[in-house]
Amino acid sequence: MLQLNFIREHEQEVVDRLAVKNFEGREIIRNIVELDDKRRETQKQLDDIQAQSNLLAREIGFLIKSGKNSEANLLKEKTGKLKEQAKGLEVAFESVKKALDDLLVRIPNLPHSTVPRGKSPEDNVVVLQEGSVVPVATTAVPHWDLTTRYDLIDFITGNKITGAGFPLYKGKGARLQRALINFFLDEALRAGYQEVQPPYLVNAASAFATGQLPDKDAQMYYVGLDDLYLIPTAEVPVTNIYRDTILKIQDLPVMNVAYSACFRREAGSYGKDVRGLNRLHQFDKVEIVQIAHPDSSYEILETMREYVSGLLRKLELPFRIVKLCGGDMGFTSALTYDMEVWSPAQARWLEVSSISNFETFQSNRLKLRFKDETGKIHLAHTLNGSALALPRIVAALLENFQTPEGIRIPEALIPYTGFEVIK
RNA sequence: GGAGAGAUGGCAGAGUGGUCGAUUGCGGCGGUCUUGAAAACCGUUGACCUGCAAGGGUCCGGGGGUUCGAAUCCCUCUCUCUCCGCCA
Repeated sequence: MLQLNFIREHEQEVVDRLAVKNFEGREIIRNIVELDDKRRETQKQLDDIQAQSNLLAREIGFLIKSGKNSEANLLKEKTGKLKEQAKGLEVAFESVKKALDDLLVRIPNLPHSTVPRGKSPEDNVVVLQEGSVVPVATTAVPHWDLTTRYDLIDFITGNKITGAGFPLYKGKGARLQRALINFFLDEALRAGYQEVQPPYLVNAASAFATGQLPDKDAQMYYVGLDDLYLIPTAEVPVTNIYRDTILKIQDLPVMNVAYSACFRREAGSYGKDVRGLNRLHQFDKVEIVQIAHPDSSYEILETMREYVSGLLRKLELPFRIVKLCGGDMGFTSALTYDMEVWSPAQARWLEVSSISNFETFQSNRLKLRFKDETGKIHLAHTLNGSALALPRIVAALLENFQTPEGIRIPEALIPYTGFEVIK
């Protein structure tokens, strides 16, 4: 959520920057400023009445104590009138505030000044590409055939147990999953992240604070009986650890890493997008989250990008880094890099990580702040990234390292799998 | 799931209708003393809205009510603890 004061003071700039995200905001921003004017005015009136009432109540107290009951009763009549006025103003205040909030939550985050303009993924900017990308016409077997050939993943049985998008990992397939999770967690630990294990269900307040509500509620599984949501990413519970907190400046940056299963409804997805491991309803992911000082958050974003690049290098996968254009960016993000690995059998890039700086957009909802050296309180910046999402990594490993003798396991992973090849 | 108790500032813990945003202790911060530290002593120490400021307003788990006035009384929800039941 954008900060009201910033909107008030930079109305034109806000409108212009929203345009980069293809969000036409002139009218709604004007509306917000006007509603806020109204809100302030109403609150001033309400405060004045409250101040008068407080004063009178105090006087009445003194009068009653000194036995001057008739004088006290006279003042009581006055307060009665004030009360009526206050009631009317309160109703007005609440309705203005609600209207204001309803508009405010619909405004996406402002893109960073370096975010390229654009409407669709074609307008994204490739900032780096590494590794050998085998051209389209090869004999590469798609991962969904390899998983069957080597009995790694049973999509059919997963379908029987739950439904499409809930695969059953078996044998070396299951062990490869576990190896990757441990590898990613260990690497993050080495990089200075603190490991946490969050709940997989969150309440509405948490989902709202990180921006999943009210914008993307159709994406989350909802447990109505208990009014809880299954997490679409560990970002939600991990970031919410710090909801309603004021950190000490010396605690920054906070670095957390968490493994979790992730649950996404993915309503409306179809075709090649959901084939095999491309898009699942349940998948595993290791997520890194940082809470940073505003002055260093973009530096930290680069270190996170470099960190994830390092993981992909250790896995020996061809990958590229894409800077998202305004139109392809998420609602809450100010700047996002997507990390994509090459799928030789599908001849396309698969997104395995999305690394974003949310600046104060989440922390404003989270009320996540820090106290500077002078004791002043500011909103912190939040950042996160996948490090990494498993299914497409598995797909890329299988497709890139397939040989006539089986699937080769990259060097760095062998200590974790305990096997060097899948035959 | 049943019975009882409770929810107050970073923590502990007072406060049961009137100047209480809240006694006190610990912790934190600043200072005196010290070569330095500890101890001791002195001072200071919540957040939010509004205002140039002075100031004003709100907040004692959430919501509602009684009252001129609520941390304090009433209703309700949530959560925590203890005991019982069930259980990985």
